[in-house]
Amino acid sequence: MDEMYLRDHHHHHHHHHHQDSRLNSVSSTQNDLVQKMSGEGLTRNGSKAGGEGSKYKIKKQLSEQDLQQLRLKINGRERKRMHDLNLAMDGLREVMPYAHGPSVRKLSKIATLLLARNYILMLTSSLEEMKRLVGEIYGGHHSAFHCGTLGSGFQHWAGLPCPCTICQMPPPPHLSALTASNMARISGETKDLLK
DNA sequence: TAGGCCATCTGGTCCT
DNA sequence: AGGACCAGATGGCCTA
Repeated sequence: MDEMYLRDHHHHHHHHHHQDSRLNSVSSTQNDLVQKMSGEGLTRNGSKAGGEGSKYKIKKQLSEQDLQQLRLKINGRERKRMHDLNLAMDGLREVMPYAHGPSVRKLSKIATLLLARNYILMLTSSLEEMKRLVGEIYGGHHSAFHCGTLGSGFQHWAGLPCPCTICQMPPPPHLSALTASNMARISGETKDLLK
């Protein structure tokens, strides 16, 4: 069992920030593992098997060592699964709008998920806003279709901003105000996640 | 020291 | 059957 943990020990090096401080605790975790494995873990299976007939037969066929090997394999898989999950969590943190850096503690998992949700909501409403503005600019027949008439010949795609310089002009302040307030609202809902 | 966060083990359930 | 997924339990570390 110790060997098992040592074999998997290198996984821990993948973890960063305050998780790194957990590296110090490897030895105690090792003890913990030993305690669990010999304590309630496997032996409990044995006694439990005594209660149920079918399980008893099945488990009786496996030697104690085979059982232990199986347990180690299952635990290893579960560990890997959780490590992969954490990797994905890190990937999510990377694209999250908050201060990254060696001196900044990682967002907790729950904070990461909640922030991600709010971030998506914000982006969604921003996108809606953008579409609305684009429609407002190009939609009404008051607005000259300058991109064609001025000779640059940019093609307009539905819902997408035109790359020409005129289209890239900043929106009038009263229109950008909405987006700003959206930002404020979402970030207000979110700011306590970042403590 | 209590509470938050985390890693790990484990048994159960579902899926392939 | 075996793997993936899940939730509960447990114990360690850190911070207010």
